[in-house]
Amino acid sequence: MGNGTDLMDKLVSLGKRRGFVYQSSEIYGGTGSVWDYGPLGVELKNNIKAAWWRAMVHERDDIEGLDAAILMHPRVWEASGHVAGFTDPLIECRQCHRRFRADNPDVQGGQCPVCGAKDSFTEPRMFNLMFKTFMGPVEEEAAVVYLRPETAQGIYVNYQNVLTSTRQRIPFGIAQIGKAFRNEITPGNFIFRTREFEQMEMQFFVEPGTDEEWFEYWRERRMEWVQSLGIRKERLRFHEHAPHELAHYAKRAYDIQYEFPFGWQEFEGIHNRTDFDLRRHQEYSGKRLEYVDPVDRDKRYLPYIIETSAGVDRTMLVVLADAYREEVVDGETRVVLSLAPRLAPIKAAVFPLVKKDGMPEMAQRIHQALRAAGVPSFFDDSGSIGRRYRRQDEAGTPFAITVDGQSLEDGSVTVRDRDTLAQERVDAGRVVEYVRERVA
RNA sequence: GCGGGCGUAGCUCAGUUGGCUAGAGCAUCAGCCUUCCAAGCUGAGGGUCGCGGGUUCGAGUCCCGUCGCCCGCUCCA
Repeated sequence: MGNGTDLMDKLVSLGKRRGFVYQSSEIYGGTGSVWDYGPLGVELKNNIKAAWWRAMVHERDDIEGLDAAILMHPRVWEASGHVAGFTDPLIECRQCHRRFRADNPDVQGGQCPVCGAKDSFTEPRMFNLMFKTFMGPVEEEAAVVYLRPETAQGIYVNYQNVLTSTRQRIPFGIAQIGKAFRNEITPGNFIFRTREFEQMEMQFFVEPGTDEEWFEYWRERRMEWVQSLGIRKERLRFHEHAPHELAHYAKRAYDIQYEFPFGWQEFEGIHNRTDFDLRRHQEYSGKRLEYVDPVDRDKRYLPYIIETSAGVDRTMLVVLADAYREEVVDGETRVVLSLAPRLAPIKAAVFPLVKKDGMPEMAQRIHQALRAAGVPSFFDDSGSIGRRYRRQDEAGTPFAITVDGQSLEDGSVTVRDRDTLAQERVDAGRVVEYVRERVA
């Protein structure tokens, strides 16, 4: 156990203490690797998703939003390749990561028929990653459906719908945020690897031949976005998948990794999925999924897909781990969540310096004005002023507005910056605007 | 899945060879005091000691099971 796990312990502890993350079903002893987001956590998570949606959908003309259902036709997962191995024990080649039925005659000699490696197979096992359930009241095989193990397929099966209802042309993309479920063998590291998780992903449809160019384009855009959240650059890097690391559908893949307390790990992937998925869906559904160029109708092709797929929960862990700091102020340790203001759950706290002389009333008026302006605000008059500042530091609140004696005379208040501790005097009539323009 | 460790209040932990109504600090709540960076005063609430079973006159302390968490291995579509 090093400092790394110490920081993870502190994040788990802070998460529970302040209401960011609770363990699921805690009163029953907890449920394995499932977490609930508390009052501050849901705000932070929503803010992360909103920032992503804004960058990927609202600020672009070439990407449309979608919210597909978790339950899909079971054949979708046959086409995607996820069902293979659900019913039969498989072995996997450690070299090329191909999987085969254990009773496949081609592998009986112990040599991988794909890459030729010898004795590289794992023990036979069930790779049943998907959660299985039943549609309708009768539990029978015919009614089996799965909880989606990835959100991407919901986009692929709707690609033609979106194309026709929006009059988009290739190149264009579809973005979606939603839950996915995987029966991970080894979950852990707090909200890093969980069995129920949320993805923010965008599938960008391009003409074959232009895919490498778009792949590079999105790789750069995504890193820029992560950095726009204020994440320290030295803790971010790309990891390109070596040929043997590539998933079955991928031609090229980059992970964006963060240096977590437990090491460098990916929280977003940019993949060139080629036309693998649409080709498979075309084959399994029997429907033609070719794109027909509206200008040159002889130009028909199955689009290549560049995927940017980020874990919401993992991104949140990146944000929390990166924001957490302890500083010594006057011999005391100050715990601060230095969140980007636009991600902070509470944007401003309002305090009367003392509970008398009309200060609480004036502070309340400011608090109500902030709320009316749509700025999440928190009023607190309990305990010393220093204690109230510290409480907000842990919650990541970027601004603290204090009504003091001078406020009653000239109508100004102090605005204290969470990170610098510096205070600025602002006219009470302008303080809502002051905060709002700094948290946008 | 395998091996090891752990599980006492919201948090961090104490609990002697099994023995009185299970404690501390911080946090929370009420009140007081406080005119700018927490832990000043008074008082209060909060734990069937993860859960279930067993041994015992008596179990937080011992045994079994189970759930959960952590570390390592494995795995990671």
